[in-house]
Formats: sequence, C-alpha cells, structure tokens
Amino acid sequence: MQESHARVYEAIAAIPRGRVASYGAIAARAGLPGRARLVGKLLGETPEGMELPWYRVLRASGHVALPPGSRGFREQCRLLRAEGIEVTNGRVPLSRFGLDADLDRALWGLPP
DNA sequence: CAGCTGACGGTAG
DNA sequence: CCTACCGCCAGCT
Repeated sequence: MQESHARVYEAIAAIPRGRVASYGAIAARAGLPGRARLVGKLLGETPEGMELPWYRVLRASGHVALPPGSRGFREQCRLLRAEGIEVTNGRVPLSRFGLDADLDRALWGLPP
C-alpha cells in the first residue's frame, strides 16, 4: 500500500453521505492533481468487502464511470439512490449533489 | 529499461 | 447529445 494510495482512500472516505465527488476532485484532494486515472485504477482494484463509499465517485460530468448495464453500474446506482441521490440514465445532477466550493472548503479546508 | 494501460478530463466538431 | 482526439502519469508487464 503506497502513501499516495492511502491518501486517495482517505479523500474518498471523506465524501459526505448524500453527496458525490469526481475522480479529479479526489485526486486533487489527495495531493495528486491531474491523476484522476490513478483514482479509477485504485477503485478498480478495491475489494468488494472494503468499507469505502466508492460509489460516491463519479466522472466530472456526473455520469457513473462503469459500463452502463454492467453489474457494478447497477450496484452503484442502487447505493446512490439508497442515500437519496438522484440518478437518471446513469447520471447524477452535480448541481445538486456535487460538492460545491463552499462545502468543499468547509470539509477539506481548501483555500478560498 | 521501453512500452502499455487506464472506474479520467477537456476541447472540438 | 455523441464521437474523436489529445494530455495526463503512476504503476505494471
């Protein structure tokens, strides 16, 4: 387990219930700007049982990243809806469920 | 050491 | 909305 990987997991674990964040935002929060792909890779290797809100991580567009129709895709939509997040056609309206600048700052102490 | 490979992101058409 | 490209770079082969 690499230090950078651990920070990615921490960033994901910090996403509040009922909200979502993009791969890029997680990477940035983990001190790895521009490494969104690394975040995706890690989640791909994440064991089923691991306690981590992996399903709260979406593409910057609000779309679920997994292949539409795949098992993981359906599971992610289910988990998101289970905590009140609206998912239509594999997409979540970030305008309402995404972490905005204010919440982002309050949660992670980022500069204004 | 030289490629390959992404649960990505942004732009252009 | 969709496809096509290109930039990205740690981690694997």
